[in-house]
Amino acid sequence: MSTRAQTVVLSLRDKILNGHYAPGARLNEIELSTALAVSRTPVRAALAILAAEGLLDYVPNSGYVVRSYTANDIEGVYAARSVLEGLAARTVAERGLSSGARGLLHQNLTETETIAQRTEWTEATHDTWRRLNEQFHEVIFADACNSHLCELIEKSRSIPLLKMVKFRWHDAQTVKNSFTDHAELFDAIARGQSARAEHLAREHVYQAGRRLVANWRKAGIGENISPRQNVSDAA
Amino acid sequence: MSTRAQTVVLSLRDKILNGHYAPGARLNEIELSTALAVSRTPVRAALAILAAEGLLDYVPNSGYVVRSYTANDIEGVYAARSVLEGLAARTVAERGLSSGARGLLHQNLTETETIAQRTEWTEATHDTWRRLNEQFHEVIFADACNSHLCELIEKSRSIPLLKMVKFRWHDAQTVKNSFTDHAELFDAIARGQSARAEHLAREHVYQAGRRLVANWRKAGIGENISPRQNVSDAA
DNA sequence: TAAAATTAAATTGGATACAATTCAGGTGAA
DNA sequence: TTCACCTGAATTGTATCCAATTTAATTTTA
Repeated sequence: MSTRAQTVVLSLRDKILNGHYAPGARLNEIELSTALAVSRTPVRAALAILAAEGLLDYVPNSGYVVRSYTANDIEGVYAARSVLEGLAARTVAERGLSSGARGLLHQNLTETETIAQRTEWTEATHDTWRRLNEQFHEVIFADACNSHLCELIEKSRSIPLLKMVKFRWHDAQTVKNSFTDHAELFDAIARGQSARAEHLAREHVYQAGRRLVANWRKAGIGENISPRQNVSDAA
Repeated sequence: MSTRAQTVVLSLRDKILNGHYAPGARLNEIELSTALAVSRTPVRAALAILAAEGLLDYVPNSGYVVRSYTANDIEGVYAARSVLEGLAARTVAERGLSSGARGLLHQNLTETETIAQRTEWTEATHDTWRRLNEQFHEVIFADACNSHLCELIEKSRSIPLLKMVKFRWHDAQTVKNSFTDHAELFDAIARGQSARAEHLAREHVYQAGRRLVANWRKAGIGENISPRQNVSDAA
């Protein structure tokens, strides 16, 4: 990593997305600078950047707090993401899948199918499935060759706690359905069926979002944020 | 404006979007700080923020340059924007238009129709039409009540030079077509015809994008960026 | 001459000192 | 008690100084 500010950005972004700092938690410049063993300067730069990215809320002369999302917010995020990934799928179907992407997706589907047939669900299995699921989507929207579209999708995936939801919620049947969705989407893209690909991608993301929103609401994430909660309390 | 850094952000963002700093222009911290009569500190904060927003490219230990977009990039931006505004239109059609938005759109259409019938096209008329066009779209996507969606659309509208294209390209017929599109879209939304609203919005934005891309390409914007071009040369 | 190495100027990155604002606690009066 | 006001500690905003890196010009060498 080149500059200290960038190092701090990576560190803080990771901690925010993974819930190490809870939504609503206040980020104190001095605490962070001592904890990360740098001066306030790179910390301040990092906080400004993360606020510009939308991960933090900023109030002048007051400070930065981790942005919190209600279940309704998450619903909106997934509504947007579904049409964006739909566009990506359609684009790839129209332009034609690159050979590299085709290979990655084929490999991905093979591994996912193996996972989907498991009966035992350890934590490690879960992480593997998560990784495969993310990769499948990433390969597709990257192959659309639309950098702006990629940025928008990335922004829609970079929401505090979004990657952290406990996946005991995903039972075996859900995983099997997800695999079927992926397989059908791959088929549509590979055949150049752009309208079908767009529809399948939209629906797939929409369904995933609906499940996530239900659990977000059940867990009560993003509500009852106590005012001026400090970093120290957020662990 | 509360802090100097925020003032600088507003000033620079405006200048970048309006082409006062050309794409590829290098932004020198010292030049800017003397020109804006502040120290380097708020300037550096502003540059970091604008880079995080995607308006600047940043190279560690080298500096910030205004991000440049090729015609293909713009094509991608509008492809994304069309599905996003399509989603917004569908959402508003489903949720129902708020009375405030309905009034604003009605007023907007009335004024736009007046403009569309003009035969004389002064610069002032053009600015008015621009403003009305922007407002029409803003009212719709704001009424979708999806803050994340709004952020994504705003990001897609915040592209250097995008608002600056000379509109002599837009002849009278184009303006009339645009008015018809808006009127039909309003009709679909008001009637709650969500699928039709989405389709119309997507197509309307797509068409606008296609015209813009053609002119972007014709004008050769975003190409032949000279290396290490400085701010002073960019006026 | 052309290419490589060197040196100096310019620019960015980081740390620190100071100013300005906010926030919490306490004091006093109604 | 309760509200208003005041005071001081804590935190953020800004300026400046110094270090590190890059860039360009210059010199050296083949």
